[in-house]
Amino acid sequence: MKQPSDPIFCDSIKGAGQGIVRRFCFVLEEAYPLMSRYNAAEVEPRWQKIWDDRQVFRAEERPGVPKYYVLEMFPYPSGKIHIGHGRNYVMGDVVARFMRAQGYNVLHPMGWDAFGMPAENAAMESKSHPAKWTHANIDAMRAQLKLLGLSIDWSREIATCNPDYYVHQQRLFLDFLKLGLAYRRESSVNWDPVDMTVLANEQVVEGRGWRSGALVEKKKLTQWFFRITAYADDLLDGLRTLERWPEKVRLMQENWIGRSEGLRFTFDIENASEGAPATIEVYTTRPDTIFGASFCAIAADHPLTEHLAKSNAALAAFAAECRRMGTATAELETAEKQGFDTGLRVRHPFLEGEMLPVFVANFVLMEYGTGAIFGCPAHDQRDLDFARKYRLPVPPVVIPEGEDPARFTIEDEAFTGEGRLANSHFLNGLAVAEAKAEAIRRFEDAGKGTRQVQYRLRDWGISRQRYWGCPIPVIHCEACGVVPVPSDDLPVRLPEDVAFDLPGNPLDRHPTWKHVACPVCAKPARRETDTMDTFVDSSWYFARFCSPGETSAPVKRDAVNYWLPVDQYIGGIEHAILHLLYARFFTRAMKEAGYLDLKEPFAGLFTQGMITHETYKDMEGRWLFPDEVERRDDGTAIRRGTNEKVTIGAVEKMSKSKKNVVPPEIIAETYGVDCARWFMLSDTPPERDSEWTQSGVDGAWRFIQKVWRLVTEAKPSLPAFATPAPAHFEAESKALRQAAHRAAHEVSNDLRAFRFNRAVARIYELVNTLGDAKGGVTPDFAWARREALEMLVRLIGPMTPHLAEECWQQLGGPDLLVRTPWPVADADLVRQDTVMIAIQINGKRRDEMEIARDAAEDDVKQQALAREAIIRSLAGLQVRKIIVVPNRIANIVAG
RNA sequence: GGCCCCUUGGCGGAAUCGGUAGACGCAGCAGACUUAAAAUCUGCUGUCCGAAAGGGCGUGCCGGUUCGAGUCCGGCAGGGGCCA
Repeated sequence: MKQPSDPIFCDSIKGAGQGIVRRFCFVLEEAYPLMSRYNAAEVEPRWQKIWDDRQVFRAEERPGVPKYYVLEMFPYPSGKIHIGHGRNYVMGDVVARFMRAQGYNVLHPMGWDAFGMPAENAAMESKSHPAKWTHANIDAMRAQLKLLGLSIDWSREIATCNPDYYVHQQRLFLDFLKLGLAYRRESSVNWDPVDMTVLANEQVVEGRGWRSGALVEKKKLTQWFFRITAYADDLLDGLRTLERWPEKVRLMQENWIGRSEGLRFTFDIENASEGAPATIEVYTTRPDTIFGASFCAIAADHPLTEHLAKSNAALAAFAAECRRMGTATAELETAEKQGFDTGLRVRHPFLEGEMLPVFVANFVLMEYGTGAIFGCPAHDQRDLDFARKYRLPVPPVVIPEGEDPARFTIEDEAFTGEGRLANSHFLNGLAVAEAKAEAIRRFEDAGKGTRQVQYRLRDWGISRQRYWGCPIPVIHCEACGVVPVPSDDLPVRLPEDVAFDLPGNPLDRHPTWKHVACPVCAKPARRETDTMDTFVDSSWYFARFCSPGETSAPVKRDAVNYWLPVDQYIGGIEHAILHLLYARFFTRAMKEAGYLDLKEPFAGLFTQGMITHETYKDMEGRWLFPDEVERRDDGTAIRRGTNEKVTIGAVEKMSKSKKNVVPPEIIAETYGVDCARWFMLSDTPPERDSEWTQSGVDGAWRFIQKVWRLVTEAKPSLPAFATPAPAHFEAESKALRQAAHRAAHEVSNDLRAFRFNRAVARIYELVNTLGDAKGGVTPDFAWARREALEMLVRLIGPMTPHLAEECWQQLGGPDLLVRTPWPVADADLVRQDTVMIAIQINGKRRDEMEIARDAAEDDVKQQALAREAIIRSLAGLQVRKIIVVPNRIANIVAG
C-alpha cells in the first residue's frame, strides 16, 4: 500500500482507519478535477453555518399550524461522546427534518441532564468543582453534537444544574408538598457505602448500587418521598392509551407497577400467650386455595417474631440469620427454604377445629403484603418446597381438567394452572377465577377479611446525601417543624465553596450554608441538606423545553398547551421503567398542581438499539482503540505501526472502558457525518443493535459519492429548474418517473413508520435505476431525469442533509432544501399497469406471467391454463379448482 | 422459576393482510477499463442433481390447520429481555 506523501495530510488522518488512509491516497493522486468528487469536510461546515445564520431550526408557536415535538432523551454530560451516542440523535433528526418538510411546525430541542455523581467524583479526583467539570463537558459535547448537523433549536438549550432550571424544580417540589405528593418519613433505605448515598429500590440491581456496583446495605433514615403510589392505578390504566409505545415497554411498566387483587384476613391464634398478639393478619392472592392451607408463615422481622424472640433464644438466632442472609429476593428464591416452628397454632377460618402451625420463614418478606402468609403447598412451589422439608400435608384443591379429584396428587411440582376446585366445601366445582371471587365474598360476608388491591410499586424515595443535585427547599425548625422555603427566597442555591476531600455530604459539612433563620418564627433553624435524585431533573425537562426562558413559573401555559405531548420520544430501552414512569408521574402531579392539562407526556416512544463494535486487546491484555489496530486480509490484526499481535474480541456495545469507540471528529474530517448518518440508518432495523464496521462505512461512502456523481454528471443535460413537464413521455421516461414516484411513496411510508433501513433500501433502488437509465437526450427523458434526481435529493434530505443541500443547489433549487416541501408521489405513477403473478400447482410455483392489473378472475384462470409450462406440469392431472388472489397468485388444485 | 420476545444465505437484513422467500446493502467470485493498483462499471452468488433446459430441497427442530405457512396453532431446542 502506498503512503500519503503530504505530511499535513498524514497528520490530519492520524488515527483514522486503514480504509480512510487508502481513500486519501487516491484523492491525492486522483486525476479527477476537483469538482467531481464530493468533499464532505468542506461542504458540511458550510451548510451548517448557513442553517445557523438563517435560524432555520428556530421553533415558535404558530397557532393553527400542526405542531410536531420530537425529542431524544437528553444526555448526561460525561465528557466526550463517541459515534455510538449519535444514533438516537440522528434518528430524531431524520424524524424532525421529515416532519418539517411535510409542513409541520417542529420543535426539536436539546439539553443536559447535568446533575449527578460523576461530576462529584471528578471533582474529588481533580480537586476542581463539579460545576466547572460539567460546563466544560457540556461545551465539548455541544460542539460534537453540532458536528452531526442536527436540526436542533439551540436557543432552547437547558442544563438542569443551572439555578434558572432548578429554581422551578424547587417550586414544583413545594407544590407537591402542599398537595401531599411529597412527604417525609423514616424508612429502611438502601445505602450505597461507596457513593455514601441512599438509592431507590429501582436503583438497586441484584443487591448492588446501579452506579457504584457496591453491595447495598439496609439503614434507617428519614427520607423525602414522592407519592407515586397515589397514581398506581392511573399509571397502569394510562398504559392502554399509549398506542405508539412499544408493547414491550408497556408490559415492563405493567409488571413494575405489579397490581394484584387479593384478600387480607386475620387468623386467630389458638394458643397465644399473655400479653402477646392474639391474631395474625395475612395477605394472599390465592384466596381460592384456602382449603388447601397447611401452615402459616411470618417474616423474620414481623412484630410477632420480634415479640416471640424475646423469650426464645433459638428463634432470635434464626431471625438474625434470616436478616443476615439479606433480602435480595432473587437470592431468596434460590436459597433453601427454611423455617422455625413457633409452636403457635392458628384456627382455619372456615374449618371448625382445624389448626395450622405457625412458622417463621426466610422466604416471607415484611415489605410485601402484611409480612405473613398462609401456605398452600399443592399450588405454590415455594410453599411446596417448604412443606416437604417440614413434612406438612399437601392437600390438592385445584384439579386440572380431566383429572380425577380423588386420585390427583402432587409430587415435586406445585400445580399452578387452571382447573376446578375440589375438597373445598363451598368452592367445589368452581374455576380458579370464580373461586377467588367467591372466597373473597365469603370472607367479607363473614366479616373475616377484605378484598385488597396490592401494588408492587413503592413510593419514590428522592433524598440523596450528595452535593451536586437540586437542593430540597425546606427548613427544619425545632418549633415549627418542616417549613417550606418562601417563594421569594428561591432558588435555594448550592454553595460554591465546598470541599470534596471527605466522603459523605459536603452540604452537611459546610460551615455556614445550612444555618438559617426559620422563615416562620425567625429562630435559628437548619436547612435540609439532602438533594434530589437526578431522576427528578429529567422528569419534567420535556415540558421546560416548551418555554425555556419563562422566569415566573416552571412552564408557560400557552406553550405547553401548544407543544405537549411529545409526539415522538426516542431513547434507550434501559429507561423503559424508571425514567419513563417518573416522567409519567410528574406529568400527572404537574397537572394536579395546575401547570398542565395532560396526563401522558410522550404520545410516541421509540427505543433504539445500541451501536456495537469489535473489541481489541494487545499482548498484555490492555484494550486498544480501533484506530490503533490494523486489520489484515487473513482476518488477523496487528498493532498499527508495529508487528505486535492483537487479539480480536467480542462485538460489544461501544464504550469508553473497552475503547471500542469511534470519535465523531475523525468521521467528520474524513468521510463526513452524512456518511456516518447514512451508515447508522442502513441495514439494521433501528430498534436492534447495529455493528459499526469499516466495510459498512465504505459502503455508505460509495453511496454518497454515487449520488453526487449522478447529480453532477447529469446536470449539463438537464432542463432548467421548474421547466414545465412535456405533454408526452416515452416508455423509458415513464419508467424512470414511475421508479421515482414509487420511491417517494415507499420512503414516505417507511420514514413515517420508523423503518429507516427499508427507506435506505428503497433509495438504493432509485439510485440504481438512475444509474442504469441509459435514455437518450430526448427532452422528455431529460425532464424525467431531473424530476427523479430532484426527488432523490429531497428523499435523502432527512438522512444526509448536507449532501442533499449541496445537490439541491447543483440542481438549481431556489430555496434551501430544508425549507423545501417533501415530494408528493403521483398516485397514477405509483400504480402498476401490469403485475407479475405466480402460477402454482398444488401450492408449488410452476410458472409466472405478466398480466393486466386487476384482471378478471376468469381471464387469469384462462391465461394460466394456457401457459406451456403449466400444460406440461398438468399432464395426467385433473384440475379440480383454481384459486385466484388478485394481482398475486393463481393456485391450480389438481390431482 | 414466572412472564415476554427472538431464531430467514458467508454476514446485516427484506418479505408484517396466510399468497412468487432471500428486496437492498456487505463480503466473495469472474470480467471490462488500466503499464499496474485504486476508483468505477458489467455479470454471477441459498443448497443439491444436471452440460443445459429443468427439477428436488430449503426460513432452528417435530407435528398440526390450510388450495397455499417464514407468517396461524401445539410441542421442543437455542438465544435475549423483564420480574422474581
